[in-house]
Amino acid sequence: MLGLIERMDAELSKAFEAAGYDPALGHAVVSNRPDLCEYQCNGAMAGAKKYKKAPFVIAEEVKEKLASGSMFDSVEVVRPGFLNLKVDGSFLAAYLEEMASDERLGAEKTASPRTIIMDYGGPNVAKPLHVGHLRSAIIGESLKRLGRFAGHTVTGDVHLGDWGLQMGLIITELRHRKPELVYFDDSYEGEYPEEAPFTISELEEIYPAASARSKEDPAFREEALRATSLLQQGKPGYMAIWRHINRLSLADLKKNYEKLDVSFDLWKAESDAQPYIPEMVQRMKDEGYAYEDQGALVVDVKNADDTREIPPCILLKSDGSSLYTTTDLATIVEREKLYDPDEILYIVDKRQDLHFEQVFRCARKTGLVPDETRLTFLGFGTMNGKDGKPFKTREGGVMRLEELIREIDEEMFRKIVENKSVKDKDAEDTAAIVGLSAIKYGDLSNQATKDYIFDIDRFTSFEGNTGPYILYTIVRIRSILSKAREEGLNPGEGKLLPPVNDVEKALMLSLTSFGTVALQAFEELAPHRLCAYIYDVANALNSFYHETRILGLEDKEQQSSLLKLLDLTQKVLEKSIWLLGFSSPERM
RNA sequence: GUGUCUGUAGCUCAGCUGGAUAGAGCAACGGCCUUCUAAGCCGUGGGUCGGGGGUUCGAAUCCCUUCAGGCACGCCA
Repeated sequence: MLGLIERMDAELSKAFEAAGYDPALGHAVVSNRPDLCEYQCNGAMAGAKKYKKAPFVIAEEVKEKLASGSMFDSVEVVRPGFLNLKVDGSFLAAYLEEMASDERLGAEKTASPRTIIMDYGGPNVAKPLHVGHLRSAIIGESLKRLGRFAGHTVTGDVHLGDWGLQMGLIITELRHRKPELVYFDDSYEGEYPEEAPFTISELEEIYPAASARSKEDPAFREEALRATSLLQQGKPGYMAIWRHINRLSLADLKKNYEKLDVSFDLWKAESDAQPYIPEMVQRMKDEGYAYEDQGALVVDVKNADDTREIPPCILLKSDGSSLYTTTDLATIVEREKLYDPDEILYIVDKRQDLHFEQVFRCARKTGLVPDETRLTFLGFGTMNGKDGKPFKTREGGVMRLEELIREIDEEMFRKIVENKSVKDKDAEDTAAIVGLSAIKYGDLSNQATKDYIFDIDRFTSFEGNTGPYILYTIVRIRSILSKAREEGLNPGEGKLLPPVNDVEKALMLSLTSFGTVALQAFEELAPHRLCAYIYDVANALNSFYHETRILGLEDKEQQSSLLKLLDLTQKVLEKSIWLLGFSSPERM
């Protein structure tokens, strides 16, 4: 169904046209002066220059043509040339009635659905998930849901990092510690053991140790680079270790992502691109794109109109091994072959923007993707601590994701028990649900592209623009609706009546924007728009809730109308938080 | 150095495809619970939108310039 604003636009456009002006001027926006009107149209002022006429006159003429419509309660022309609009109550009630009976709550699907691959620029295997992985997972999950809701075909690929130097480092470290293992015996021809020679926690210790060592010891680093190269060439012993690492890590990663309620359709990794690399490289050489420079094989990607120096894409290092540019390019080849996407959307730390600029240019220049395929980079900002520096543990180390979630859940549990609205046995589950909303809403309510300050105290607060506040609002509605059901009432039924006061009307108006906002949030890759929206709705609901007694109401028609309004509000909020990636508890 | 992003209330952030008096929350202060969850609601105070210039009837928003900070800049990812 068409949104409320779109319907206004249609009326306004007709009026502008009837008055002899460009119909495109007929566009309404939510008023920035709620004391004066609900919606406003600034088209008369925009058209003033074009028609060399006072905006006030244009607005008056348009108003004349508009008068007969039934959707506006009032139309006023003010000072320079604003058209101030108020929506008719009966029209509004009918609109919400239609919205309530629509499964999609009035949200249209996109007119041009796309097949989209989402790349989460995944975590490295062998490293525990830390807070740095939080944003990609949270933003990505929300965009995936928003994209699908908008009608696109979205496939999420975690795209694990498993083919680079980090593997060589682990292998080399292991070789130093346990040279006797069969993996390092080049004459060994038997089967490699089923079981890994290390546990996941040992693995998590090995990588940082190796990484630190490689920084101090150039010879060690050389060895690791060599090992990486051999792995990429398929050396059996190294491949066996690589498989161990992958298996252990994957299980651990899946467990962690599950806790975040984040899922991926594909658990692909850099190594999956390996089969496509030789042919891709050969073709780039044959077609003259790739040439040797300082021993490495590179492709130039600079343009004449660049304002800065864009370094060439390194396809192969001087030792012949590939690096992340190579696998990212080869992954594009694979995706083209398997999925033929209209768009590949990368949700990656914004510090990688130059890398993706290079990859995108190279992919276009060498014809890896058709011209019309979109390559989109959504670079998200850093999650900082209260001091404005990258988020660390109290000891100054990297905060593991598990640790962060546990800390939040404990804080939530403490608050819930304190309030003792929930029985102890449920309190832990509730704490986990509310805790997740605190983390996700705290992240998503900020613009994705900006750095933000992760403040546990603020995010877990029930006051203000937080996840818990939104959930509290939903729980309040749920509580009143379930009491109504106990009294034999049926909140979903009934007929919506025109609003009887300002707070009720404000709530009703806020609900009408759901579809527009949800779709816009995806098109702009901006979940924070949806957060801002539900915060508005929650505020409107709480004001309304405070002003209006419902269960004790004498007028049963009025009562059932209000119950239906509550029911619709709950649906809008529930749908919205689902699109953001979290859910609400029964009680809190 | 080059490029890029950011700078809005004490703090954390919206608003940036130009519109009316720049909005929230937190913090501060003052009200409202024998009635559907007060984890709520209502109100008060708090701003040279980093500075300067320009475009425009109109600029936080667009352009130029300048200051401050973050980040990136060929064989790590």
